[in-house]
Amino acid sequence: MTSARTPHETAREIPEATVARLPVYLRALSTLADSGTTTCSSEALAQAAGVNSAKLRKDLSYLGSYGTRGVGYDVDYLRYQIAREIGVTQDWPVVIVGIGNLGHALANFSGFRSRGFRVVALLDADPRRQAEVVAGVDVRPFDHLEAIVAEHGVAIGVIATPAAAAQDVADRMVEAGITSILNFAPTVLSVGEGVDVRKVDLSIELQILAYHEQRKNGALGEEDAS
Amino acid sequence: MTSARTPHETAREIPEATVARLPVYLRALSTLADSGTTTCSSEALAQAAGVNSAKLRKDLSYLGSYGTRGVGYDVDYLRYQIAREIGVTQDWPVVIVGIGNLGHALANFSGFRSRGFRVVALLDADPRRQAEVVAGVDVRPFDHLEAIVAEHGVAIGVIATPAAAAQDVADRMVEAGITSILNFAPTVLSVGEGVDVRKVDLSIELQILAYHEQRKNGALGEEDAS
DNA sequence: TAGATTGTTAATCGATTAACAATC
DNA sequence: TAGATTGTTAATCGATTAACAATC
Repeated sequence: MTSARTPHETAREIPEATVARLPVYLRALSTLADSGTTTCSSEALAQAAGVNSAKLRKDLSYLGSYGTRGVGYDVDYLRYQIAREIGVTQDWPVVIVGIGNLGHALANFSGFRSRGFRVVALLDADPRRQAEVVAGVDVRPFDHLEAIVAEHGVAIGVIATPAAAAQDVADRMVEAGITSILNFAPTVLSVGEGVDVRKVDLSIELQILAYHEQRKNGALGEEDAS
Repeated sequence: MTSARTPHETAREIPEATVARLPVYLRALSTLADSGTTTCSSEALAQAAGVNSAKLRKDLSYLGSYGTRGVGYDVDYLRYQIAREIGVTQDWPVVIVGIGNLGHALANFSGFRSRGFRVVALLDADPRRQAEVVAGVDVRPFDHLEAIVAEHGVAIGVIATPAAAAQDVADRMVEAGITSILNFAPTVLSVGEGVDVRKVDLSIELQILAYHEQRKNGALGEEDAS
């Protein structure tokens, strides 16, 4: 290291592209651990994660020096270090709003609990849905949002409503104190400073694939046919 | 333009970051059109899309010159040009494999059809699911994959199976002739050259939010407490 | 010591942004 | 013509990658 960290400095900034890959490494390490592997090289881990080893080593270098030259990485140790860096060693209460088909799928998603995320409430504005119990949690009125956020200290909200309702839901979430939103509704959300929004958009992903697919088919769609 | 395109050149390369934003612009234009707007400036469109106007103009410049200086863009005209560039003016038959909670949600997703994507088959390996009809399409055995791909000329496949099955499904898809895969299973897929894979991963998105959330909470998680 | 593999450097590449000339 | 807004330039920033010295 070229410069020692001073006590008052916050931990080194990790580039956004690296942050987005850390969960991938974490999953690859878990898979390796499950298969009984205790040590791995950057080459082996990179392959499991689907990246090249130079990128992996560069990414890990932002966290610290957790490997051993000539040997590799201890799977469990590295796994813990990455988990701690991401923050998934702690418990994250989550609220899901909009319990339609997608909300059901999300509520039942097992990867939630296994990574420190705990669904504390399922909310829906439709009274007909409020009778249901999904994945062992009962669906409650959307109006309970503020009380639930306050009670459980919820910081992360998931929006699985139709597009038309999403902005209102986001506004209410932010007002209630939520500062991170995962949005599945196909609409751009506007939120204030300090609130993070990530978007998952099926339609956009398909369109990106379609674009590349169209290119693959050579001159088929070309307008300059001679 | 500095250099004229020669007849044999394929159309200008569009940067990947731009390709990923074109569907966002397309949606924003559709929203504007629905609200009766016929002309808009780069500033207005950029705001609707959630980007800054310099980036928008730069992105559009890769497609051509579709605006009018001093005036702005014709909403319908620009919408058509972007749709054509992405490839959503044509019809894209799609197969979904894995009809659990998520598969149900995907099959019912309305944004599919509205953008030129047509679900031609729902496949599942579990015979108990093969009795079902979802969104007007009946669930068929996974073994029918090859026949369906051949019959409809399917180029795009969606994987909504558990992680353990995903690689096998991908292999079968590629062998059947599918060259674009949208993967919802939380696993890294390995596919040959020429096959595009995009990944949608709820758990990773949540972990990225958790990382930033942890930072917001100031020194709470710091190890260097004095 | 010899072989292996990390952590880091430096070069390259791609994306973003502000500014403004071109032009409606 | 005067005002508005595009399309493009060029500077800056961030991400990727190969190469290799450090070191187990």
